[in-house]
Amino acid sequence: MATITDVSRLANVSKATVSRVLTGNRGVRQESREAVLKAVETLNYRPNIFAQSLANEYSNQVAVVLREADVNRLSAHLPQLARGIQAQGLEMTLGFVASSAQIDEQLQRLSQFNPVATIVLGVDDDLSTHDRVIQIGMGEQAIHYDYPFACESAVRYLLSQGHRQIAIWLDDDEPKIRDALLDGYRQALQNQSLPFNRQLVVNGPHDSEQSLLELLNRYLPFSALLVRRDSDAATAIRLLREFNITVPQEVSLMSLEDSPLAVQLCPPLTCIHYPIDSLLDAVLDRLAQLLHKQTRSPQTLLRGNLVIRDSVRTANHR
Amino acid sequence: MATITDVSRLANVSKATVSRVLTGNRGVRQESREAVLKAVETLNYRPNIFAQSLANEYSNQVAVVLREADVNRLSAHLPQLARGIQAQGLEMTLGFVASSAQIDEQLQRLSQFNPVATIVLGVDDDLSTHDRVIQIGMGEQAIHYDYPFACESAVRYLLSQGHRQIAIWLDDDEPKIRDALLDGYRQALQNQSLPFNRQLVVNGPHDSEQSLLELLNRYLPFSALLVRRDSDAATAIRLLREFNITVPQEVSLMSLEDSPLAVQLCPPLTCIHYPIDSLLDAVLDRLAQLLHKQTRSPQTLLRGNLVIRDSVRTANHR
DNA sequence: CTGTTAGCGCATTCAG
DNA sequence: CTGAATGCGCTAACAG
Repeated sequence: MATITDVSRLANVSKATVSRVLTGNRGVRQESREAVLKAVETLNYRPNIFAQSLANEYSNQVAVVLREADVNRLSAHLPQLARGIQAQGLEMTLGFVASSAQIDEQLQRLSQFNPVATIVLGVDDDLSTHDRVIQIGMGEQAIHYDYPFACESAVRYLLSQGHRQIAIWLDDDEPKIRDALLDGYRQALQNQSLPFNRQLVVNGPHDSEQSLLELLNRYLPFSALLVRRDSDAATAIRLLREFNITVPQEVSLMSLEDSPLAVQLCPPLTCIHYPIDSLLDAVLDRLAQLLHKQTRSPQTLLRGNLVIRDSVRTANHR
Repeated sequence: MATITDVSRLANVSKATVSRVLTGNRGVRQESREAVLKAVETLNYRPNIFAQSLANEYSNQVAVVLREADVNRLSAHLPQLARGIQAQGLEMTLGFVASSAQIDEQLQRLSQFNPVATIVLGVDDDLSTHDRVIQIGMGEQAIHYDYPFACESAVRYLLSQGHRQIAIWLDDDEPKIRDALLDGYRQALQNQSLPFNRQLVVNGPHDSEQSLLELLNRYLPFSALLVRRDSDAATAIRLLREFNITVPQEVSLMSLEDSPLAVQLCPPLTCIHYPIDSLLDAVLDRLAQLLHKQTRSPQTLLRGNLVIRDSVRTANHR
């Protein structure tokens, strides 16, 4: 590989000038600049990032921490994220955490790369105290998704379709999100002066049939079921069918995700769309701001929209 | 951050000795070694990877190139791969390619990290010429999945269930795999002295209803359909249902993937399981061999096994 | 505007 | 077995 010295010799300038041309674009005569650029071209020179990072304070790396449970959902967007990061001249390094408990461990591991920024996706903990952290989640400075709004919208829609007994399946591995969803659920009912029935709320891990069995075992009739994940919806469709309950004829179903799976199921799911794209764009915006030392943007809040498909039917009013 | 100088001072040895203890374990007095190790501990010293990589020829990075189309399938296993790599004291850097055409571009980009090895997943091109490349695919030295075997097994199973008109949906974006599958298909028929009917083979992109419509438009009766991807199976179930053809009552369905989606569908899919786990384990084995400069392992070939669920019924013999 | 110089932290000679 | 010295490639003062 060609080094900066090779370039400087070929361009008849000093290494410092080459460095100036390639990094801080200021204060170089046009003539010299062109000579350098030409030499760079002909030698196909690429700066050695290790030498660069060693000489500088930090590297061209952006650390990205993912919850393993979110990897499936996010992974389809990883290329998008990587491209966005590369568009800013940076590189992406991944760290995986099984649970929030491991976040510090990963952060420390990733610190060996001296990243210019750290992006944390899907971790509930508030990381505002850390420096140069961009977070999607519930933290102080995080990019927020409006879960209450999503849940309220879903319930509101089901109510508009005549449903009165609306069950909701919440997962307990993300307590803050769980609470936010429950808030939205109660809010929607309250706005219509409808009673809140604790029996219609089940907690349980994702994709677990048990949670649903628990609901069925309560012998409480419900005409609609709201779940957070499309995969939960898939589980629900399967299990309900085994109990001879068809979706949407007997029970309407809504999810708060709208992943590719939503259209693959029978019936295709009516959803409040979780806008990963937009969230990641917001992340990239923040990253750009952070690099250019602009003022910190205020808390970002994004909302989902209603996507109507076939898993909701109007309820038979009695 | 503590540097090697700090450690050397605290341990009352020279930087060289510290370096020796931490890398090449040879030729250090037990006494000195312990002093160094203790100093490392108390200072919580971590070598600066940039300085390390600069001084050395190469880095602690392993480059991993993924086809974007495979990201969804592989992503759930990315943490597994990352852990396996980290277990060998290395780090993983990702590169995404939309098509095989971009592979060289990514390889060049990743070369800036001076990776000790490059892992290429799901790219058809033969990369044997490149140095230190570990590949899952069809290349000369690649880790192979036995596609013909998988396809033959599936057809064999369907035949055993009385099916005689077995349609197959192949995708054309991976020609080598397509051909391999077709080989297996023909082989299975040949073994039973059954005729091969070109009309039962459709080509088309993944998740495209058109391919399936094409098949239906041929008005050729078939009692079973074989697809490569679970998502294709999902598409098939949905489309067939819209034509009032139920799975598995009227058409049996098999896939060659068995991803998490396979059990989420109605009916759950009978599959030949594609063993990503094992393939990645094979990759990690190769990586270990490559690091320890052992002899190159012979070509690796892995096979899938039959997973019986509910999407295949015995055919009504006429 | 530009060249010279001095490190960044580490591994690796080469003498002891 | 060990320490001093050298250089990896680059950036950032500091003088001109």
